[in-house]
Amino acid sequence: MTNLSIGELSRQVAVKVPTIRYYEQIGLLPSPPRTEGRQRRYGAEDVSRLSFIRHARDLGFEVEAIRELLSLTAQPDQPCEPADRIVLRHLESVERRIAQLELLRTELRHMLEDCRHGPVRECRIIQVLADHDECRHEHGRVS
Amino acid sequence: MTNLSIGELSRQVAVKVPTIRYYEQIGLLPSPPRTEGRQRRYGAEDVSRLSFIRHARDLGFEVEAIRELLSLTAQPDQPCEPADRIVLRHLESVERRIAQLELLRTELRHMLEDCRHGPVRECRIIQVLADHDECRHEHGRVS
DNA sequence: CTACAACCTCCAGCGACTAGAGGTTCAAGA
DNA sequence: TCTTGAACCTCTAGTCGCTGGAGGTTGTAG
Repeated sequence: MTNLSIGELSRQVAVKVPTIRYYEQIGLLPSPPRTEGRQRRYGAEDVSRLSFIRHARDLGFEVEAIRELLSLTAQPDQPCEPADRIVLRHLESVERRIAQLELLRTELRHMLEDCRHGPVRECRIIQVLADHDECRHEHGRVS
Repeated sequence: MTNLSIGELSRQVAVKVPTIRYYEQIGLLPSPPRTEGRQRRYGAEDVSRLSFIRHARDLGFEVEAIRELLSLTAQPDQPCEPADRIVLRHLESVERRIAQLELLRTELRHMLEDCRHGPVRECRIIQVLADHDECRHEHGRVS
């Protein structure tokens, strides 16, 4: 549980070794103590913190949002509204992305339906791309 | 229509000037002729090609896929099945991303519903992140 | 004591742009 | 014809969140 090498921590939390070093570099994880030979040694606290980070990344939170969430956990008496707001903001961005991707899906399906499988010259797919006015919907860039 | 400067082309097609130079650099656009002072001059063919690229990017196609689609337009007698396959592959990836984002949306909504708006100590959002076993679903990384 | 797996640091690369520095050219108005 | 200044040029570096490799060092099991 304590005094884990970086490889052991990596296996426990399912985060790759270079990623752990990267998180330390950008200040998401504290610099752990080292052995005499300068190898990192981690404790239970690091396991929790890295798990938190991993779960948040799995949920698609950006590193900056995770940084804010982590700083909230250090203030357990403060109200949790800031956490609420971070999650809501993320939810809204997920919903925007879903909406955009659904528009995209519709367009791509139409393109495939319209294709008559002849030569490229007659291909609706290519024509739609070449002349965008033929398509059915407007849509913004997908992030 | 012909002999456009890069800025005029940019306005016509709604692609930023540095992006046009970038497309030239990676070989999506051919190197255009230059004035004596080494400024780029574009013709109608470039307008079409860049429009094609922009529409395909708007639909979320990767640059490599666009490269393949462009090379197909140069072979108008060949069958359009390769184009078909590229679009299908892209559609499938869009569908996978939608499915993942929908799982995410569900989880984020649950987190917000569970939050009782007390202090951080009692915040379900923070607890779920700290102890992932409490959450309802498994999900992979979002790309 | 010897192997050798695992560790270390530093740097480069991914994708698709975007921005800035520092210098040159074009074209319109005086 | 000259001047001004917007638009152009090249080159480099930064974005995000890692990931991989080179080349060298350390920890530990046998």
